Amino acid sequence: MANENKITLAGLAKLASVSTSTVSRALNDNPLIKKETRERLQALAKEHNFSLNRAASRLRTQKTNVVAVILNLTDSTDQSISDPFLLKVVGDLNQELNQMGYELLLSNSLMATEDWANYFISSSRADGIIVIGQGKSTDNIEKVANSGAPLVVWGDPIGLSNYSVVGSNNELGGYLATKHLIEGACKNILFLGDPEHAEMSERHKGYIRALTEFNLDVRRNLTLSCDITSKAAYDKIAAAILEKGLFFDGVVATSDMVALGALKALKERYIGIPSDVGIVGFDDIAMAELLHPSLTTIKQDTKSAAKIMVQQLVKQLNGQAAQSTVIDIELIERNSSRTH
Amino acid sequence: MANENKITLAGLAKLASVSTSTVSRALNDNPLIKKETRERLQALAKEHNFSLNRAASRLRTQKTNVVAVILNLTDSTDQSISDPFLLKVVGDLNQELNQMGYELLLSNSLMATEDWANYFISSSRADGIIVIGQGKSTDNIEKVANSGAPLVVWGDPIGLSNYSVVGSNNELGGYLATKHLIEGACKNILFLGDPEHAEMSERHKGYIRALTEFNLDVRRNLTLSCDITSKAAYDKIAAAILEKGLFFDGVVATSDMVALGALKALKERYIGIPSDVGIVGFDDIAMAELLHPSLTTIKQDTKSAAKIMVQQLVKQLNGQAAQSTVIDIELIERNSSRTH
DNA sequence: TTGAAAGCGCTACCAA
DNA sequence: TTGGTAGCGCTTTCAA
Repeated sequence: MANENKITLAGLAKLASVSTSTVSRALNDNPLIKKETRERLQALAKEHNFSLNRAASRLRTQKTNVVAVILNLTDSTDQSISDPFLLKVVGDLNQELNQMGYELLLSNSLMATEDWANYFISSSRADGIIVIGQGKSTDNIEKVANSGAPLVVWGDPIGLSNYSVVGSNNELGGYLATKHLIEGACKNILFLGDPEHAEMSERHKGYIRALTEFNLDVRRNLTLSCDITSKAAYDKIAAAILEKGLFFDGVVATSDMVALGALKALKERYIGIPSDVGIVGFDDIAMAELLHPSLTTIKQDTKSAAKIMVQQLVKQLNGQAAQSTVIDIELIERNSSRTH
Repeated sequence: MANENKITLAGLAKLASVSTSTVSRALNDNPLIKKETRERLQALAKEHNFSLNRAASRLRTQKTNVVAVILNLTDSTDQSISDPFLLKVVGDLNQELNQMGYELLLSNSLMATEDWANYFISSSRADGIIVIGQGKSTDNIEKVANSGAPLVVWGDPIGLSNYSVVGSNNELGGYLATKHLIEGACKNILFLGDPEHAEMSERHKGYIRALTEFNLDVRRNLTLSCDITSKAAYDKIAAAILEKGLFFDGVVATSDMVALGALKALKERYIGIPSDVGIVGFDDIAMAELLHPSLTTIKQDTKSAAKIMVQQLVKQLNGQAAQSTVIDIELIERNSSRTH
């Protein structure tokens, strides 16, 4: 079925009685080659099922047309690997990279080496790196940045960094979520999430800003630190209620998955949503509108984010400087919170 | 910050006053080289931040150590791209591939070319291909199989195929889901899903088998054909009820996301779950146990599946034949169905 | 508009 | 246990 020996560019050249230069140019659509010749050779290549050997052309051109995408996981729990939001970002990046002629090499921070620039760039595995999530420590990311490798990070674009960060306006998101609950007459609003995380800490700042602005007592700290998984949120809420009763009437969750965990813990205790407790999530994953009650949340526009991340990376691949970019967020009002 | 010119293996050899052969062997941990020499050279490489150029070694060895993973999407809706189950499979494959020394090149079926073997294998982009999902047509997959390229497919392992398929026992899953509802006293059980899909059609067979076995009337066909997305399921259920009222008391959903859409449509109409209608999903995505009520479902063991898929692929990469494998499934009883 | 030829950086055969 | 060296398949400079 398969042809005997894989044909090479040289073989194709012989078949067509032209030089390898000509075939190479023709297959790369180089306008130097007469259009007829180009088309003839392209047809011949297709006929013989020939594809350029990328290993060879990468070696020769010193360019891979591959981008490494690193899921920067905080811990190794299954849950965080499969957060639909992160995976959605990967999917959108894949689309966008393909469109720009790049392939996506998927990786995660649990890999053996910590020297990402060396592993991916020096070794010619990829031309650039996109890191999804700043995690709790940005050491590895900074190492890449210092190496000068093309790099874009999905994270918090507000804080200072010497590399290009694309991310939502997390502070504003936290603020809007909290304000929305306050305007729905919530008085004791819980912040549920991990303030050590760069992005989450910004959301927390927004939460504090809203409380302050509306003269709610900030000192009674209703911040419940918890990992960014549904399970952790579920456990935290359950434990908190067991210990202190229902001491809150609103929850600002740091992600939709966290909100989901909280929602379950509350519903199991027959606490009315939103009548007793209003909840706002963050991300707007597909599931948010399908929950019952549907989840009010802060939507992150992953499509635009992916487009901009790729743009910023391509800029660097072309030797230009890249900036950090703030992506607009939007409050999506649904049924898990009272309207005002 | 970065060293002037990127150092090569030859440069390193000169520095160490040994031959390039020795350095190459040392860095590849070849036991031919004396242990001391090996360690000395590895240390030197680390010190100079040297990584082997993969483009070069791939060209030389004709091996990439890369596996292309193709998400075989049925349509281009955002929803199906972001089905948490598919993405979970990708995540598990990534872990497993890394462990075996392979990298994961992520792709999807929306790419320009349809000749996957040519694009990935002939071009030396990857050594093998894993396709996630058989979709409605297996034409592209069969083309790869016929080319002789190493290939493993996540799909329905029961039906005949001339390539290695790894997948759950879908027929049994459909059967168990249906039986469970029947034993919970459901009399009119809806099958919600797309029977054109290879995997879904097996689940449908299991559904029919259970109905038959328990003497329920199979002729009154309660199969509601619907795309594998929450949105589609939601719309279908809503439309069906509008037209015919609540003519069913059980739903076998073809995936958890489909179950989620059905759940929402029912709850919005104040239909009790499981008192009025019992629901069983398929997949056991993370969210299933966090829904309210938590979702009874057929668990697919993606961890084992990923391990076996990689094993079967590696077999082929080593020139051995690979088989299809059936992964065990398990009914996870939760609160969306009545217990018996 | 096309061709000749050098060489990208590595590996593995053969020799020592 | 180590070294010399050919060559993987392509691109691109220089020449025609």
